[in-house]
Amino acid sequence: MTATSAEIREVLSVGPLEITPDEHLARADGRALTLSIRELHMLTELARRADRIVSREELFELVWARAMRPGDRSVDVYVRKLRVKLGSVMPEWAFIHTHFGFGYRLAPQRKQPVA
Amino acid sequence: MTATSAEIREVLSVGPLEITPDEHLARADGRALTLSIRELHMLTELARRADRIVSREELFELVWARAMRPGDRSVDVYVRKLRVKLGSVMPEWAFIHTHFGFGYRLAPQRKQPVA
DNA sequence: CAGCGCGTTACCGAGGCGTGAAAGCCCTGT
DNA sequence: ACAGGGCTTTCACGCCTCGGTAACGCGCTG
Repeated sequence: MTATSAEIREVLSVGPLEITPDEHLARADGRALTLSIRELHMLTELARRADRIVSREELFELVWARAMRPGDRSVDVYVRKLRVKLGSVMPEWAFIHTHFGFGYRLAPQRKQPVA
Repeated sequence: MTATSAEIREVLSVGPLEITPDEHLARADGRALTLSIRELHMLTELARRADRIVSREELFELVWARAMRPGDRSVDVYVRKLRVKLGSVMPEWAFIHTHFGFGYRLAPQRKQPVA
């Protein structure tokens, strides 16, 4: 399950996304994304739970490894940062979906027919 | 019956619908629906009684966890909201059927041959 | 045809969420 | 040690969604 040192590399494939956490690298449609540590970590945790709803609290604890203080908006901010970077590379796709009152869900899907 | 922590997840399958209450998620034909908490709750309770008629009062008490005041139209409104969202994803199907004077019944069925 | 049940839309208050930017922190190279 | 820049965190503003209610009109029932 978890990668052992540098031997077994975990590779997450979610639609046009390919994430290799052990290499601190994420690709969208083959092109490497420039993500910070936090951004990559959050994207990784979302990818591990692709197509499932992850609550703010759970997502925060996964990425920050501590309990989320009430009112903390860090998750929102980083979700946006990911949306911006993903959107700049693949504008026709929506990746992170908001589920009002519940949390977020990673699921690549086209916004509109490619015209 | 109830799910134990994150182990046993209740999954309701009704025709092309698949509802996972513990994940706050409902899928139609595989595609995730964007439902609010009330909408999801109502759909869940209807799914648990699929193909059976559920009275307004019973449905209200299941979802709102209190007695329905006479004249309350909340159930109607939310039935419509579900119909709209379900219809936008699967227009060729009818899901929630009205039983005049009795209540509602969830039963997926095609409206017309798929042409 | 008379009455009531139901479909549908509109409206409002409350709160969640998107967004931009400031401020603080850490890490780097010099 | 110092200066610079990127990353992280926090804050504030405003929009949007949701829940709940009311109102109107059609359709069904008897």
